[in-house]
Amino acid sequence: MAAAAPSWVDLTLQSLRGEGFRNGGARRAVVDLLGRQECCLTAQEMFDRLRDEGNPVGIASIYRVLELLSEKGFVQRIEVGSGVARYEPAHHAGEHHHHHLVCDRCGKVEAFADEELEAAIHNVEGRTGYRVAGHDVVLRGACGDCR
Amino acid sequence: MAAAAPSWVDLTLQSLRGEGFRNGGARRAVVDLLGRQECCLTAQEMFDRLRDEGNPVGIASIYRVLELLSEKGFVQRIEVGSGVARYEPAHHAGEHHHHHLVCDRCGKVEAFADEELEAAIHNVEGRTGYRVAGHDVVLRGACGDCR
DNA sequence: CCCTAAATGGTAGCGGCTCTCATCTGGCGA
DNA sequence: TCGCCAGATGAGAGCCGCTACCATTTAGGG
Repeated sequence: MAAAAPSWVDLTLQSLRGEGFRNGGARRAVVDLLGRQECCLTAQEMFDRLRDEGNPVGIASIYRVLELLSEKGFVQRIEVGSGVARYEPAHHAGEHHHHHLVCDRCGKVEAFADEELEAAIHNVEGRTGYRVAGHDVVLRGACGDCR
Repeated sequence: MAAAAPSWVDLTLQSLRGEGFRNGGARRAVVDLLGRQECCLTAQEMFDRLRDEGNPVGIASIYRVLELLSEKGFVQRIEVGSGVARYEPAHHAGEHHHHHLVCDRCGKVEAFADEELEAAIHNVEGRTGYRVAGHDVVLRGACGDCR
């Protein structure tokens, strides 16, 4: 990856543009917000965050944008057990690829990454008969504060 | 498994009995149904199935039973991305331990198991700072029928 | 057999998400 | 640069999974 590697935000917007999608304010706002995020956000969190930033976006638009991004593989949709979906940028190159630790008690979500785990998953994928598009690993338990 | 090993159904009901819980018809029906299942079910599927079998159980009772079983570790709650929770018996001994393949297109859920993957996850667990109670792995993609 | 607390089930309510539709606008053609 | 219009947006109604509530039933010890 050269020095001029485009950011995830730019890459995403440009790719969509290239597929004939227009570049409205709502989509740009959501993509930009996701690009500034280090871990996953819920749709409601995005709604609140954008409103606080003085750039309100309809909740319907947020879901619409997330659906498109998810379908195109730019974001990863994650469900960690509370019945609420979370979303985060999908970094294909493995660069920021990670999984999640969820506290059963307080609901906190943290990230972790592990090479060995990725390798094991990759090995499994080939044997499934599926064309595997992605994977999630969620570890559940009590976090340091709650145990 | 020795000949006298109690089934998951018996073990579950007996354990709850031992903790002072009574043994009502709804709980017995749900545990029995889960015990006959090879993979995960949604609450609604259980409701319909029990009704069809002539043993109707209130949807509220089903959720209550599942919450108790889940809390006590007898069932595993799984979310595979459609916003609906699924439940299946938890086989602690690793015996029937498995994870899930979900078809993005048709929603089909299948099971798979892999030793190497389990080992990798186990290694990660120790480094998290969490007291890890369980884990889920979900592979998403297109199944043989849909690809 | 009785009594009481646990269990049950119908239903209202809540919240996340989706659908619908009227309005707005990015960006291309003229 | 201007006008057009398909794609994009947002408000709100509606849907559905799930939970809360409460009146009724029942398991099972005494």
